[in-house]
Amino acid sequence: MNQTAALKAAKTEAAKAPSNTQRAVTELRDMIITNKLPPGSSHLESELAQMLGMSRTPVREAAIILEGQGLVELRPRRGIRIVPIAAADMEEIYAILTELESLAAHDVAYRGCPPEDLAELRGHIIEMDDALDVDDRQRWAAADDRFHRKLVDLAGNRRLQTIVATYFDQAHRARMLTLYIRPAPRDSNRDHRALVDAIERGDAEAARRIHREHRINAKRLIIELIANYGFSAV
Amino acid sequence: MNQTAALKAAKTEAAKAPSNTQRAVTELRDMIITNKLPPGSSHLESELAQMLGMSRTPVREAAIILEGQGLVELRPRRGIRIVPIAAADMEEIYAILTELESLAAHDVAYRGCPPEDLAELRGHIIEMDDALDVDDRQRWAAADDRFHRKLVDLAGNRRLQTIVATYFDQAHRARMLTLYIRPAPRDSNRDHRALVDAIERGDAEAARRIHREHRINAKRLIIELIANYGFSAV
DNA sequence: GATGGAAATTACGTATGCGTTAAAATATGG
DNA sequence: CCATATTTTAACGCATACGTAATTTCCATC
Repeated sequence: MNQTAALKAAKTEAAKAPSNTQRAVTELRDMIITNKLPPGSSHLESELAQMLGMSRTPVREAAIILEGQGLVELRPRRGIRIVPIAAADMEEIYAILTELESLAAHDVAYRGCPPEDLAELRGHIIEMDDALDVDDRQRWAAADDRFHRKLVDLAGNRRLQTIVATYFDQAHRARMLTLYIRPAPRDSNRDHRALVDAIERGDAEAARRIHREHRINAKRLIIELIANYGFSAV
Repeated sequence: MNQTAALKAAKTEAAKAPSNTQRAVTELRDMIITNKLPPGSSHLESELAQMLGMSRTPVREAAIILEGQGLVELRPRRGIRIVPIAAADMEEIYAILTELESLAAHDVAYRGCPPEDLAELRGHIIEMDDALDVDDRQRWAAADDRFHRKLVDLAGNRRLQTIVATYFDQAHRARMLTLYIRPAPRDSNRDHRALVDAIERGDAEAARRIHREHRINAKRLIIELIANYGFSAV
């Protein structure tokens, strides 16, 4: 095995050097969903290029991708705008997430779910409980994210995963903003347990209904918080 | 008013000169959803650039956008691949459309719908009937498209419109392929009338249920056709 | 003929350059 | 002092150039 081959093998394991465009997408998205790039702010392509240490080309391509995911808005000559978080947007996003995650819940229950996956779901719930016990909300939110993602993954619909991931990212920003002003999300964990139980006994309609109600409540809460605390006008 | 200003005014009315990127998106999408670019075929950036009379840059940007819409796949050094139509994909797409259009139907009925919009919906149904009377399936399909789009537009959820439009485009390709081998879609028109009636009397749950069933039937039909006639392996 | 490796090809990823034109700044007239 | 016309500025859209790395071609060897 020559050196090139060795390098190639190493890279195959180490995820083979992402392109600048891909790097730009990842880094920008992280900065957006953690609100490091403030909602509503604008940034010239050249600024971002300099910040990321690359030329405008990959930044433009990344911006196009992120625009497709609803995280930025390309406004010629006025910069790349980080789309602001408004209550009205959360209405739209949660309506979609409610519907699609409930579909996922239904399908998982309907098709059945291997024990190890059920165990993983329960594991995330336990992690959420533990996190709440020490009031570590970041950890709770991370485990909640994983639970929702796992649920959708189990439905086995690739496109569903993509859409939900996209809108989950958008909702993420609002959830991070409201994480510390919301009441402790004990109800949430209760709902999740009920959902997993329904999945386990293969009750597809119950799974759909439970998760739908969970989502509707989550929506109501976050809309109230956003509306009252007025993160909207950025 | 000098000549430049006159030109500018003319352009403002005439949709102000789309960018090459935008033009590439539109033209490529048209060619894809009408199957002029065969599902499964691959095309180098330079080929498409030459075909569209522009450089690679805007073609690349268009390809990125179309990839976000699930119409192409970017495979470095192997060209831009027109994603093939497989029965499994239609399963995914119709599952999503079923869910989101039903949500739209519910919301429209729930929020109420001005008479002129109801009239427009009914107009599309009449057009579909007329088209079927003379067995003009292209015209039927076009009116059906407009009906579905209008329904979703009335729900007033911008993101919902985007998603449904995206997946509708993907489904469009399969529908065009199967248009002439399917039985005459009389049932479809009947379902649509029932839906509009439910919307008119504000029965949100009925609207959701009627449209969901409509979609489930449409899904079953198209999956059968695709599976039996084997458009899948391209 | 099959196999493996070196050389050639070439498509892409990205940097760069430039003309266009929108936006900002400035000047002009009311 | 405000509104409109003019100049200036500079961000973007796109073309182009080029190095890199993947693919293909071509050989040598079995």
